[in-house]
Amino acid sequence: MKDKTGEIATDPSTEEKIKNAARSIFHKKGYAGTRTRDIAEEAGINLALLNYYFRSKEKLFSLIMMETMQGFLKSMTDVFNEKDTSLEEKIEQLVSNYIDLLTRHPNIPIFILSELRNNPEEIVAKMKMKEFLMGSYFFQQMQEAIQEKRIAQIHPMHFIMNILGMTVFPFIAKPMLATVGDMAEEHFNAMMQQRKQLIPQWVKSMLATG
Amino acid sequence: MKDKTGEIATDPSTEEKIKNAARSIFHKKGYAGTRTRDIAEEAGINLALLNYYFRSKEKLFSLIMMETMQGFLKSMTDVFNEKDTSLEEKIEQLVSNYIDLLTRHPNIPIFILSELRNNPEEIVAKMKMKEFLMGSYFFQQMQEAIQEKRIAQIHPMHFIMNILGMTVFPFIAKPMLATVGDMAEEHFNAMMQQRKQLIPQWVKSMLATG
DNA sequence: AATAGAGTTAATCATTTGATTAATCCGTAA
DNA sequence: TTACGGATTAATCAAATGATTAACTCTATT
Repeated sequence: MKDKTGEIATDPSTEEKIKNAARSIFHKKGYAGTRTRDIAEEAGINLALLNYYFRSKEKLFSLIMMETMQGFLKSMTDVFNEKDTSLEEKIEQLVSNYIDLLTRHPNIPIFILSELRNNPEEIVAKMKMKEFLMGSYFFQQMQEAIQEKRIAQIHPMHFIMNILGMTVFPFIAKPMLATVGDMAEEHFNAMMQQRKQLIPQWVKSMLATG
Repeated sequence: MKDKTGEIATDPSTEEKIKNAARSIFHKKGYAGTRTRDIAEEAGINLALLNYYFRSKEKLFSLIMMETMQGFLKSMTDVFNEKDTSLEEKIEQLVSNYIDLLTRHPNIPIFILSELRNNPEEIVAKMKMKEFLMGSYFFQQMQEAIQEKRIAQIHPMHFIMNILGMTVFPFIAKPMLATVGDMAEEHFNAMMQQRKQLIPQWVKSMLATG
């Protein structure tokens, strides 16, 4: 069934072509807004092949959703359980990772969050996000810093909201901000690069506030 | 055609019932995810009436979209051109207005932003968002403060991203954050109420950073 | 060369869904 | 009372859409 060419650069297998097309269109238009015919056309394959390889639109979508969320969480995973970095260093890396990822794939956040509003618990649970975040070394470091009064006495979730809000929100709101702010793609991206430096500074000044 | 009862509290007109149902469902499921039959059912009316009053799904959607965006922008409009308030006071009011609005209608941000990704320029242009924001007294105050070096020498758009990011993002990411952080609705809302105080403080400490 | 089986295609099916139609209901004005 | 017209409904239409089928192609194995 599958075309397992684990070899040198070759044409993507049919399965890969379908997945790539599906990823691209699902990310742009969401589940309900995507027609399987569009995926087939973009992949350059016959519509029946989509069902031949993936059984149904929904199965294909679930696959893309899971892969997308894993990719999105990887930027956190990679950072949060590193033992040898300080809280400040983790924040820097997290922000930097996300800005790089979202500059390449700006549709991911709206895709995830707008699909999540339909079936929240199931997907989130499957990703074991709670266990991951609350059990991370980052979270532990943060709670220690709070207890030792090295940072403001505020629920850690507030800071997580702030870091993600300042980092991710601009990409979500890009269609609006770009028009409002008269920003071309390049200008927007340049601004996001600046924010790699700025956000950690801001967060630091915030953590001190109390 | 219309039922113009400008009088005392009465049953909503059929037109209103349809609009209310449409608003609720469009906000939750988006344009593509909404079926006109669902709107009719929720409104308790015959499907044909929807087209009788609003011609088409798309016309009805455009109406809801425009009203929603106007409502969303009103929280800004009300604040940004007030002559007698300082920059700090404006930020406080803006944050407070948005947290109140989004606590009542948490679906609005994802709705607007996920629909905006499909037809960005048209809608945004029609709302004259650029003219509004860039021409606002708030923006002018901010530029003055920068020139007089009372706040950090950074593009004002960065701060707008931060204020909106910290205020709006938690509502967008609520399905994820609530699960991750083990938060019930009440707990989440209480946290948002705290943020009415916290965000202006944080922004202040940010504005000083430079 | 013959065969088997995965890969691929055009055609078709069944359901969903936005929209329309024709008939009926109902309040109001002549 | 009647007649008009807006409001409402059940039935239906036509297009879109997810999925399946049956035939055909191509490659590899014997």
